[in-house]
Order: sequence, then structure tokens, then C-alpha cells
Amino acid sequence: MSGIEGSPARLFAALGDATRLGLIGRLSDGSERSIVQLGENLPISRQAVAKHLDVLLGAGLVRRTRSGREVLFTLQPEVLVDARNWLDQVKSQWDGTLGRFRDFVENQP
Amino acid sequence: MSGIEGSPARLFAALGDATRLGLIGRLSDGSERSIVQLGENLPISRQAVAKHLDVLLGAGLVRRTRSGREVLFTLQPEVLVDARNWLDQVKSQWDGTLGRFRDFVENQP
DNA sequence: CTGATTAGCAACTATATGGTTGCATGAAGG
DNA sequence: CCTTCATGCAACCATATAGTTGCTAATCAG
Repeated sequence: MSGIEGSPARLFAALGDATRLGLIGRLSDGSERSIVQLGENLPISRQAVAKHLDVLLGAGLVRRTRSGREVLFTLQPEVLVDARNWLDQVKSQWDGTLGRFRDFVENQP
Repeated sequence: MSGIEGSPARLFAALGDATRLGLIGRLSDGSERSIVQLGENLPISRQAVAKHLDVLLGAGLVRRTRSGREVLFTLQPEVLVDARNWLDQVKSQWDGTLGRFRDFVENQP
């Protein structure tokens, strides 16, 4: 339903960095923030923040809007649902087959 | 409640590769498979498969068991729930933008 | 025992990634 | 107009990642 998204691997890869997860956390309150705002408490350069935002943008996790001289980013949470669905699919498939087969080896040397 | 896993970033990073997602998909039926079995249809070497499995192991996504001369891998889906919870937290915070407190609960069927 | 199979170890290569710095550009604001 | 602030662009560096090959060790099937 999301539309523009790419592969799940690309999405998870975008989530696979602590700095980017922090940026998502900052945007999770629904606010719009500029690049400098988003990098305010971070120990990295503005350019590094911009690159991270590019990755998030490429995965469809944020949206860019230009406002005057600054660029504002907002979270786009639809694609998070895609990630969740992928996880649920794997989990439910695993749960389903576990009910059928009981030859589950729990060997620990 | 999963226990052994590290940061969410590490977990998502482990999921951020199409080959590894494929391996997880293969194991999602609850089966135990050896390294060669898991690499059977893949265009990469056995060693490459082993490295991917190491990454999945490091993220707590699979479990290793030695059986004779082969090493069997099984999916360990608890940590998938952790990933899902992280996504749900962000999403629910975004949904309830104005201080609506919403519990993220572990639904366990 | 012999030979095939499964895996581990190590070295090596190529590319991706996360980070930096320097400089240029465009929009506010006095 | 001149300065300041927020970006953009490009080159560059170091490390991580994904992959390879070669060789060794252990286990299973004859």
C-alpha cells in the first residue's frame, strides 16, 4: 500500500544504523526539522547528518520539503508498516509450522 | 524478553541484506539446515553463506547446533519480536502525536 | 583404510559505508 | 550591499562488508 518503496533489504539496511535510528526517533513526534536541527546534539558533522537523511529518504522513511533556504524532513511511517509486515510474515510462518512439527532439537553443549 | 540480543541497530543491520533475508525465509518453516543446504540455490560460495550465517547468529536471529560433521541452523524468532516492538513504538508515537500514551504490548498468540 | 563430504581458518580483493574538509550557492536580515 | 546561515557539491580517507580462493581438520560411507 505504500507505493514507492524498494526492497525490504534496503529498508532494513536504512534502519541498521544507530545514528539513523536516533534521527527517526527525533522525527517520531511528527515534527518537521531541518538538517542542522537534526544534527544539533550529534557528535558528527552536518554533512554526515545529510548523508544519513539521504539514506532514510532513499528507503522512503522520510519526506523532504524545501522551505526557503532550509530543507525540512518529516517521518513517513507507512513504510515502517511494510517492515512490520515482513517480520510478521516470517514469525507467523514459523509459528505455524512449529505447531505441526515437534522434532525441535534443543541441544546445548 | 529475548535476552541475548544487542542493539536494535545491529538487528536491523543483520536484516538489511537480501541474501540474509533469503536465508531467514528458508528457515522460517522451522527447519534445521546445514550451511551447504542453505547455500544450495545461491550464486555465492559456501564461505560467503557461512559469513552471512555468522552475522545472523551475532544478531540472535539463528541458533547453531552441531550434529556430527555438519552444523545446523534454526531460526530463533524471538528477536524478530524485538524488532517489531521497536517499529511499533515509533509508529505509535507518530500516531499519537500529542502526548497520547499508548502501550506497546507484546502480543503473544 | 580410503575417499568423499562438511566445515573452519586465513589471506586477499573490491566495493560500500560513515566520516571528514573545503569551497560554492542561495536565501534571509540588517 | 554585505553578512550570515543552511545547504549542496566534490574530493578524500579509513574501515566495514561481501565476496573470493587455498588449505587443513573432522566425520561419514564404502
